[in-house]
Amino acid sequence: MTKPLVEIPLRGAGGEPVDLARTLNSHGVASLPPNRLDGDTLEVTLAVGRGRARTVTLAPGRRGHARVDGDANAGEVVPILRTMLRLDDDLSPFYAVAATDDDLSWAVGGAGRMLRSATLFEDVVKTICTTNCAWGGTVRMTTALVSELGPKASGGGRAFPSAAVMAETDEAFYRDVARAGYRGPYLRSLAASVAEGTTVLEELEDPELPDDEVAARLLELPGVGPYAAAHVMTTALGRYSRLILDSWTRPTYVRLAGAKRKLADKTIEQRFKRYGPYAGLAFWLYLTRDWVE
DNA sequence: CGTCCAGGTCTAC
DNA sequence: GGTAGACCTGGACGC
Repeated sequence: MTKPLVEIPLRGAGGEPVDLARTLNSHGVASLPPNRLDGDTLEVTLAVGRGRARTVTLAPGRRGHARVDGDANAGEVVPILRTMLRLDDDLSPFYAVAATDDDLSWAVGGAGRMLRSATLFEDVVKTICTTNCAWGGTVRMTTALVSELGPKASGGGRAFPSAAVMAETDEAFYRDVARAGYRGPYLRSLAASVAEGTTVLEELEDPELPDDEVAARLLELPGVGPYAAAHVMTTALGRYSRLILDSWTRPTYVRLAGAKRKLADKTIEQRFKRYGPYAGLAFWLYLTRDWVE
């Protein structure tokens, strides 16, 4: 085996372990372009500025490390990969509670890190593309955005397009190529707002902002409602107070909990109340326990 | 062929 | 503040 470009220690900010396979397979959006997921290996093409892109792979390395391979400078891709793996997050407070819950104690080995995209813009766009459509539609829309608009890497892969490029792309592309339907204008106006600086999504990364404020600002974005706000907060912003309640999570919870009929959202929320700010993470892990192994 | 709905959101009451 | 109806798309159904 050739020498890796670099190896990244799989430890969270609190020294807690990070399960790479669990992180890469943490939620559906993680498998959308420009990510290509194969078990415990992620190939991703990343924008590295000035319209350039690099394709790298992230895979198990020497014990407790992820190895990065690819034709890139470590300095331009490692910070992005660390962000995607949320290595600066500290999940140890969550694990302290999970350890006392028979249904979730398994998670303390390093589950619960939600893979995020290189930018918050990318995660918001992808989340809008999951709304009110089957998964195939989400794949169609995001694949079109990346393969038609994304900056090219030398190997032919493409990264997620910038807000500027998405904003200057005409509506016909969203309608006829991405076939985004009524979401097209949402995506285009979001891109324009981000590109011109009217919307600064990175402000939502401010840990001083309370969850309610972050949720309120997300809800102001075109095409973002309660589901999408909770999804972005949980999978991208590391804010887990809200449960992602949708047409997949509701019946899945009912099935796993062994309930005889559907449950009210409030009933489900009650089950995870003990997790406080980590309720949404506990809920998600409860639902996705069988996703790996 | 029509209806329903999929990891919802928006607008108008 | 809560609740209908409309909304693009495409695949799964029932007739």
